[in-house]
Amino acid sequence: MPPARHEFSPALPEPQAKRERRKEARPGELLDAALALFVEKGFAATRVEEVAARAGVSKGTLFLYFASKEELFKAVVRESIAGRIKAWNEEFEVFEGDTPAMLRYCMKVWWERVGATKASGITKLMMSEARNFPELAAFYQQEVVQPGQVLLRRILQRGVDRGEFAPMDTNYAAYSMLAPIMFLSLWKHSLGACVPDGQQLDPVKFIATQTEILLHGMCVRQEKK
Amino acid sequence: MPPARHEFSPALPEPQAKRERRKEARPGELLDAALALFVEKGFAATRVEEVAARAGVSKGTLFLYFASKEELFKAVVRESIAGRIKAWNEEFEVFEGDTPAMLRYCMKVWWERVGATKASGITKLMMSEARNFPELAAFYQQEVVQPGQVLLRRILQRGVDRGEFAPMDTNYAAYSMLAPIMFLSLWKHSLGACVPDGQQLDPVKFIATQTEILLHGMCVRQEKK
Amino acid sequence: MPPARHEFSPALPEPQAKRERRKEARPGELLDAALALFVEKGFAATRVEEVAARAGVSKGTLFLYFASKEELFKAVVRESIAGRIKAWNEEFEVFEGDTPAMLRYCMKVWWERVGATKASGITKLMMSEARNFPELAAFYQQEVVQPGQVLLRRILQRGVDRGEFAPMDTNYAAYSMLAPIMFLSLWKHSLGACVPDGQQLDPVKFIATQTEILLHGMCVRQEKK
Amino acid sequence: MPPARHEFSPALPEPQAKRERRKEARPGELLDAALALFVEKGFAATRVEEVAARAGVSKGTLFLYFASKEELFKAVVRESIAGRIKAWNEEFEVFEGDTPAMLRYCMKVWWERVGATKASGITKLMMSEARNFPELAAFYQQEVVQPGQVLLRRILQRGVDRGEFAPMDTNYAAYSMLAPIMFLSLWKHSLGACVPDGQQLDPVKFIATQTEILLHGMCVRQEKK
DNA sequence: GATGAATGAGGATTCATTCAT
DNA sequence: CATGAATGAATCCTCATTCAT
Repeated sequence: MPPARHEFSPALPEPQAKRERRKEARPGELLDAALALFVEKGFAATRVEEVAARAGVSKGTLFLYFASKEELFKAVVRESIAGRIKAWNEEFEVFEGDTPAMLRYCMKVWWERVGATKASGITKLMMSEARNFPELAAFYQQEVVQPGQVLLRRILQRGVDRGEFAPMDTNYAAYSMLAPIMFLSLWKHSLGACVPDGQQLDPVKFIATQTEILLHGMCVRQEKK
Repeated sequence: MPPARHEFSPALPEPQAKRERRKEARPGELLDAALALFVEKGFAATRVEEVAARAGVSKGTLFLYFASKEELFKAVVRESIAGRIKAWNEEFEVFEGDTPAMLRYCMKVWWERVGATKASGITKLMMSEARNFPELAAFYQQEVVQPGQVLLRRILQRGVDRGEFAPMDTNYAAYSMLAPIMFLSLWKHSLGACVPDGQQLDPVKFIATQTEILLHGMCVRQEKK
Repeated sequence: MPPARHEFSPALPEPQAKRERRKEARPGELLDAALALFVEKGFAATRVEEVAARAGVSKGTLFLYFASKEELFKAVVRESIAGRIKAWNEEFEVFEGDTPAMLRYCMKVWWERVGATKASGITKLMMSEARNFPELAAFYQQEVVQPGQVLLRRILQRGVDRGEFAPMDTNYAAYSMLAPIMFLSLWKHSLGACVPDGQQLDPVKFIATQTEILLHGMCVRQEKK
Repeated sequence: MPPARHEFSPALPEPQAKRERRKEARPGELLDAALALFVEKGFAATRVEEVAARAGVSKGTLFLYFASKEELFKAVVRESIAGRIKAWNEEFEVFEGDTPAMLRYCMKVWWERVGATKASGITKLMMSEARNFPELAAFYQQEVVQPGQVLLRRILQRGVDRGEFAPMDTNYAAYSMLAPIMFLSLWKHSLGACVPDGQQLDPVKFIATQTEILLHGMCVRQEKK
């Protein structure tokens, strides 16, 4: 009979002293370790012992908090997602300024809050493991992709409504915003990690360039006449 | 010591008689089966026996052609790549017409020849397994990504040279072409395979939309006269 | 994915409860079991599972202590040898009495401490597997055969020096002492184990007879004039 | 249903031309190859494919002549033994000269006809595999060891009867003759094959030395008049 | 007869999971 | 709670044996 599972806020700043072994932080450390390793090696190729070792506990302890490797995996995905989207949505609810600025801000913020953090690994993880965990894939689709799409569509629609963007199929245009985001997440955790430093892609510049091209393509060009 | 088959019905005539002999065809069938399964489940989660079964042979036969599961994996990647890029390059060497048409053609052809075929799985495979097979990742980077980049940059540069496109950093712009391509490959083999049919993304339309947006963003505007 | 034990009686309390924990004792028990089986059946024909079963543990446990079957084999040989020779050498350093008595004692003691114990199996093992494990053979040659030879030569030389033995090539004479020892070790673990009890060779008597014949052959016979 | 097995004289000098594939020589070549490999690596560690390859035929062909690996093994042992002992016995039936000379001749001839040839490998093979093949061990015991013992005992008894040797337990004395012979066979195919050339034991000299020591030990001393 | 492709039982090894301490 | 020794199902791989050609 597995003990009750943790449930805690994802952005917890860990205020405690670092010296003593703090029990309540365990699940978080395990999730961090698991995320890193699952992203790096995939679910099947990651050994629970490695996860435990990286979290500084023994194998047995891991099973105290997670009933199985699979449950650990699900927790990793759920945990990294919970609540993020909602907070984000609210932020854009009250955005002031023109829509191109809004889109630029949206892309920039995505990079800063997701792309540049370990949360981006979840994207790679889902791409790699979706077929092996269809329920998780559905969950991810519902909790992350759909809301993200809705948010993007809303922004795009706002631009159209305000006469800033030409009319468009916002559904497909939203995918156009999503594509570079996902590409960057994937790249960073796959080939990007295997390429010599000199040839690296600068993500901030890539995001910026990509955003400008897209904006340039979508804007009505009143100013041009 | 000798394996006692059908212990209880020793004179059974074994109706299947599957022992066909097709040495030349085998490696190809195995590679196909392996590609499909590696793409679907990942390297570690795929059992060699499944690969063999899907290719219609026994476990032992697989090892007749590939020294190990890892060698099979490498062969899958190498085999799906060899020569493709070169032929493609040559095709564009002699392209006639304006550069936007060239880019549209390039994207369309990529979808038809790679994206829509099982070859697209290699992309997902590399994204998922690059960290576990760094040598393969380097090989893929060198043999596929680099040449693809070079080709795209050449096309973009042609547009700039001919006054069709505004000046740009062709390196980053090439990534902008790459992103939707990779996104589509990934999507198709991951979340896309887990989503109910109604919500599917139409790849041809996505490619077309994306291409137009990009072109719109890059073109110098003749109407701006 | 998790192994579903007792599918039909899930609440079975499993009365055996063998999960004892004796980390220190395990390697020794495994080495004993491995020695016995390797001697009896040879390295290749012995299954690790048999070794584990004879040591009263499961297959997995064996690999907790020995990285591979081969490492187990090496450990068996090394462990059975370490230190034996040195202690023996020292014993003869301080021997008092005439050399024929010394030789008789040497042979008798070899039988008691090696020949009659499971350590004699190592000799058979090395004879059988030397070609498959050249490094181990070299180790055995250096750590056992050479020192044994040196000890025997020293004893023989003492006899010659004290006028008890006729001058001789001590190197070859040492092999004459070695031959019956090895013969006995081999015999005991091979044909001797397959022969009906009535025809058994009495090892003590054989050693004694052989020693007397050798001594008789080597002694100068002052008393005979 | 296995085809009838071969049966041919062991010392066949192979008179045919070497060029054409001579069918009737096949079993012999396979037995030679099998003997060499079984002696070197042991039964379990030798692969039938290696045996076939060394004999210059395919794996399938081997099974045309021998129903199984085990049958091949038995044939190797039987074949190398058949008839040898009888011919030898007859030779000593008519020996003229004193018994010490007879023993010296016996040992020398053993080395030349067995010890120095590949037949000596059988001894090592039996020592290594006796426990795994008890029927073969019994066969070997009956066909080789017993007759050898009888022959040696007869020679020793002749010496005692003629007043050349002191009275003795001929049974144990016969083992004293056997021990160096078996030692040499074993040594040659095991540790002896793993030792640098400089440290080699000269078999002829070893046999001679050993014989003289034994004779010296057994002879009644005429000088004791 | 000879071949060698195909087979699949068997064995080494790994690793998620359990549980006594 | 935490540990890590123990377990054994699962998996890769080998190789004796079969059999269509």
